[in-house]
Amino acid sequence: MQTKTISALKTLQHRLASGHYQLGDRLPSERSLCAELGISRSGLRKILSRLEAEDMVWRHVGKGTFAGPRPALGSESFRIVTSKTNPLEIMEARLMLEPHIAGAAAQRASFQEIERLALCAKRNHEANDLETNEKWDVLFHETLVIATRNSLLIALYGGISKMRLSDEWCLRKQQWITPENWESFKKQHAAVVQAVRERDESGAEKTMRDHLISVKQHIQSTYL
Amino acid sequence: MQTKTISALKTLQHRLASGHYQLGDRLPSERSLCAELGISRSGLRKILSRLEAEDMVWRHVGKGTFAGPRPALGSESFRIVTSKTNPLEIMEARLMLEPHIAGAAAQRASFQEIERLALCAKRNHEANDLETNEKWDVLFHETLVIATRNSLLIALYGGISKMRLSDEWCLRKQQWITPENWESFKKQHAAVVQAVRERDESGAEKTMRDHLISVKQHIQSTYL
DNA sequence: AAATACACCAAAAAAGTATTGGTGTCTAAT
DNA sequence: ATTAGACACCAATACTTTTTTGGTGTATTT
Repeated sequence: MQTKTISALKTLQHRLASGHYQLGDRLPSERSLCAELGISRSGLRKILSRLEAEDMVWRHVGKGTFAGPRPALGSESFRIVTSKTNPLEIMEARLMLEPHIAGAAAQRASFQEIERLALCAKRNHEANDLETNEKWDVLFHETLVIATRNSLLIALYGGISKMRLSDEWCLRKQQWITPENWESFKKQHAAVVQAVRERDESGAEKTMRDHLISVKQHIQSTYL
Repeated sequence: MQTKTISALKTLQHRLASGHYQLGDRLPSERSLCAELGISRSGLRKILSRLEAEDMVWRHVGKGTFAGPRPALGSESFRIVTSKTNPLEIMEARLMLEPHIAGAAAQRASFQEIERLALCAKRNHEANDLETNEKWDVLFHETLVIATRNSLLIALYGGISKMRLSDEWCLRKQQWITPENWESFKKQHAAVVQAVRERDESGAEKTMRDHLISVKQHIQSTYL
């Protein structure tokens, strides 16, 4: 490297370290930066590539160059997440959310929603094929989250529901679903409905957790 | 109603029932529909209002008129949710997710991520104005969720983060933030970092829950 | 050789245009 | 006096165009 490019590198490193460019800030465009620093664009790009490799900056076509490590958040739409996630991740997220959701629903569900829960559970284990079974199961859990009256939770859970209707999920489900656990799921759903009907918050939370743990274990067994 | 408008109503009803306009289809715009049916726009709008009340169609400015009932879940983008939700809903959702997230992060965070956590906490209570304070706080919690290595959780939490950068949230925060609880938050953040550093899963979970409950209580106090 | 200048590309944002349903006002008809 | 129609205007959304951005290759210069 030349002395000029080296000094430009040091200038940028200093700006990043000192907070002149704060974490998440957008740096000037390459074309204006190289003019400001008095070096060529190709030279600047070598510097930026190095800084990017060190996680000091991250870049994206059309967006620009930003201080700090590449964010994995918000930039990704659900469409992209679908390809990255897997059933175990989904179950981890559901285990975090749904027991609490069931608890809140037990307190706030309307009579109509409780009846709808019971209907979904009924249709679910009446189903003959896997597709309609999953459809009613998803609707069961969606009804539950709607009953929480929390619009943010409803929106968040919408993301999970989409995952569960993806091909990957359905393929997996074919592998672990059996007549025996089909029966046990039926009982678990009924237990949740019963707890919600009795306004038993902790009961709803527990039965839901048991149900999800049971599902998770069956999924894990297919990965062995 | 006039005979013309009545016959137009029947025409539309027939088209909806027969499947000429299938469920979810977009109907022609009002301006072209009223021309086609030979009635005035005001007349057509009365018909459409009636059909909408009967859940035969649903309408939205800028989009158009669609056959069938208005879709409820998943169709709503986060921008719409922003206007519907409120700080208490956000805190309810965070209380469901984040303690578990902290626990998972304690197990899986890289050394680099732990250092970033500490940095965010430091910058957070060094901040002079509310905006940069919130920025570092959001980044703190985002780093935590990234450390879980669960791409679905990361995507879901992105929704919460967006809410926290909305105007409504910042206005509210101005009301309940004081030098005293600013200090206590500082200690709580430090406790979370410490627990994660020691790989103390249940400790991270508990300290995070304590922190969020504390925040929630301060928010609730402003609603009284 | 290595750094530079240059031209071009595709991704993304930003800006501008067009269309949509929503609303009110005024007129004419009955 | 009430009602239907014509019209103008609005805000939300979609669609189109332009501009900017990082990415890439190729001569040219040094």
